[in-house]
Order: sequence, then C-alpha cells, then structure tokens
Amino acid sequence: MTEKNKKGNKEPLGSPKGMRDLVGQDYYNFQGFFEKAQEVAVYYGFKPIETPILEYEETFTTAVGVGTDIVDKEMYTLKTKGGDHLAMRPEHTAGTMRAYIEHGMQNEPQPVMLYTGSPVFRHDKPQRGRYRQFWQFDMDALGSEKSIIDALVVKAVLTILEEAGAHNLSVEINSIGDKECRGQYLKELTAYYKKHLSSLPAVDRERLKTNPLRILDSKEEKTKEINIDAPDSIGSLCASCKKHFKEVLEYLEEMGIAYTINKNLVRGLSYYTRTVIEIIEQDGGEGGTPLTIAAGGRYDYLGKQLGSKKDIPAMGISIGIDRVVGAPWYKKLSPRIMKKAKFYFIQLGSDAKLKSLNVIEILRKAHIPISQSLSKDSLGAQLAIAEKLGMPYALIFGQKEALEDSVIVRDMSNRSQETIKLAKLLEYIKTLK
RNA sequence: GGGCUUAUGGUGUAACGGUUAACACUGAGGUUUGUGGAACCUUCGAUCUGGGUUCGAUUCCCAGUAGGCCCCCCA
Repeated sequence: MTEKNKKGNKEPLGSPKGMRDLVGQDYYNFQGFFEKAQEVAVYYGFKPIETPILEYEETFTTAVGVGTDIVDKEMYTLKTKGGDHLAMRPEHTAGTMRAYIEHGMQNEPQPVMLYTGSPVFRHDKPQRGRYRQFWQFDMDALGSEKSIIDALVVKAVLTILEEAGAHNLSVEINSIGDKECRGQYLKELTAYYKKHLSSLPAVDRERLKTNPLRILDSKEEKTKEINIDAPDSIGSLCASCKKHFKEVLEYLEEMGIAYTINKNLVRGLSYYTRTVIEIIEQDGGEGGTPLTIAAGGRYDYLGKQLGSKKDIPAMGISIGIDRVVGAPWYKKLSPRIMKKAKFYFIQLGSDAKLKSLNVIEILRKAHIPISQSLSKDSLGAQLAIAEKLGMPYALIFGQKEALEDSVIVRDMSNRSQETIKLAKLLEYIKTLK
C-alpha cells in the first residue's frame, strides 16, 4: 500500500446532515407527485405561488411563534452582509401570508387560494420521514372565514393523497377556538394545571409558562393521566366557534370523509385558531410509528400579526411530500415528460453511428419517444436491451441502411422486420400505432 | 438534547483472534460479435478514526465520528 493511499487522500465531503440528492427515479417520484398535486389543486381553484426561501427572521418568529421548537431550536438563520437577519423558511404559511399582504391581494375576490410545493428547512435530528431539507406541498385559502373553505381544503388534500396511492388514512380534527373563547379556555386550562402542579413533570411545568396548550398532547405518562380530566377546548368554544366547527364536520360527513375528533390535538405552531387537522397514515412503514403526512388548520389572526390592518381569516394544510413519496403505498406517479417509448433505436457500424443522431432528431421532432444506447456497439447486445425493456419495436440502422437512407423496423414480438426508407419512416410508424 | 443500533472496494456480501482480506456486480481497457439478456482476457478499487487487550485484531473492549432507528418535536 502506498503512502498516498494511506494518508494522502482527503475524506470525501458528503451532503450536509439531513439533506440529500434527488437523482433519477427519486427525482421523478417527486416531480410526478408534484404534477398530480398541482393538477388537483388547480382543479379546486388554487393558483400557484413561489415565495423566497429566505424571509426576514421576524416573519417566522412572529408567525410561528416564540416558544415553539421550530422557532426556538430549528431555524436556520443568517445575518447578511448588509446586516439583515434572515431565516430559511421552516414552513410555507408565513411567507404566503406575507406575500398576500405585500401584494394587496385583499383587493381580489376572496378567498385567494394559493398552492406551493418546494423545500423548507428545519434543523432537526434526522430520522425516518424527517429531513433537514424537506418538501411541503401547501394549499392555503386566504380571506374567508367560511367553514366550507376548511372543508374544501381538507377535501383537496385528501384527494391528492388518495390519487398518490394512500389508503387507510386517519383524519384527526379539533377546534381550539378564537380570541373570544380561547382566552377563557386558556385561563381554565392553566388554572387546572396549576392545581396539579406538584404532579406535573418538569417539561410540562415549563410548557405551562410558554404554551399551555401543548401540555394537552404531552407524551409524559403522568401528564396523560392528568389530561383525562382536563377541560377540553371544544367544551369551551364560544357560540360562533362551535357553529363553525359543527359546520366543518357536517361538510366532511356530507363528503363521506371519516374523521376522529381528537380533543388533544393542538398543533405545534402558535398561529392556529379554530380548526386544526392532522392526517396520519395508519399502515405506514413496517413497525414504524405512524407518520403525520399532512397537517394544518385555520389561522385567522396571522395576517394581522404580520402587519395587515384588517384581519385575514385563512385556512391551509401542508403535505409532507417526502413522507408521501417514501411511503410503501406511494404509486410512483410519472411526470408528464416521461413518455413510454415504443421504439428502441439500434445503430451498427461507424457510418451509421455518425448519422444516427440525425435520424433520432427526425423522430424527436415528430414527438415519437424512443430509447437507445448509442454507446453500445453490438447488434445482439442492443437487441437484448430492447427485449429487456419490453420494447414493441426496434429500429435498426446499420451500414447498409445508412447508405440507402433507410431503417429496419423490427417487430419484437414476432421477429418480423421490414426495411423502410427514411423519408417514409414517420408515415410507416403511424400505421403501427 | 436523550436512548438503541450499525460501520470491510463505487454497490452488495464473506473471512474459528492467525498466510498476500475473499466473492459477485459495477467502472476502465481489450479480443470477438449484422439479429434476442453473449463470451473471454487485462485492470482500478476496502477493513471509519484513535486508544486498549494480545505474540498477533477486520474480528474482543473503550472513546470519537458517521449513518439508520426510537424519544422529544414535527410534514
């Protein structure tokens, strides 16, 4: 072993933790899902938007909220050379709302319905279905507080997931009220926990100060016991929230969407009001814990928090694309550019190879998809590949054909073949379809 | 942040504590090949890092690092 091999070589760098390359089929899986999601979203009336990956850090600390893990521990932040404090978006909603306000979309017919599907960033510890750069497909309807909007967004998300192959999804829903009832509810809840302060685990005692709602879905056994008798938000809803929630549920029932009311569902982002929802896969990875593949809710006060003069009631859900694409049930959706080729182009000999790109160009201009492996030389090898790929026809272009400006069209199923002049090739191919 | 687990060529695997770390695929080069997954030849290439136990460590122990998974949290 040489010295160089022992010590001289540098360690290859590798991609950053929790971030990965999407190559080949992985890329198409993402693209295929995105196209399907986009198709459904457009059908339901959503329009595309793409916001910057970077926003002012304050946009997220205001929107997502101090006291959430996302803001406190997981944001990638940076200071620009000009001194601005920016953050890589940990989610899409804040940016979308910011754009709505910035572009005066209040003046458009409401609600303004927007979709986006692009990467978000969280400095998390990677594990199954969890990356530091991951893709979310968001649908948001801004500017309406109507309950049917909540139902519409849920329906659109479920449609996308089902078309992607999901089955046995469980839809969990809850309402956490608005400012009328939430303040009152928080008071009751805080009072309740204070009564049990001595038996409350340290984590949850901390949460009591920062975000008492989160104690409701605590994983601490002790807390779970205490939670059994905790006041629930639905019971404390004011009349208008109660009505809103009831209507949402009615719409879901009317559409035949099975749901479970989970009174402990509160969500980790602090901008939510009224409806909160989570869509969980029940038969996901073998032995793995069920993953939430889409989640969202209503965020009626976010607009004002981000600087709008008027309230902008809104509802949105985001889908964890990585979790869909990585699920065993995902049916690999093909992007539109992937056309299944019927012809396998085979070239033989140097003259033919020279001209073959020109022949292929004729086919490309006629929008006839082909496969080929120009780097291979032997006829047998190329025929073998065509066979393996299940190509119905092979186009054989050799020395003789190159001289005669013709090509052999071979029917792979019955091994019959015919020599066709290049000038008549397109015409002949049409008769095959 | 806490826990469990894994670590051998580019990939997948092998090696009772004991020769020159084996095999397959892949890559590169070559011979042959005008009709259905070809053959043959040549060649590149690895024990994560650092300690310890031992006459001797890929193998056992400890630490580090990296990956996977679980908790927390989240899509």
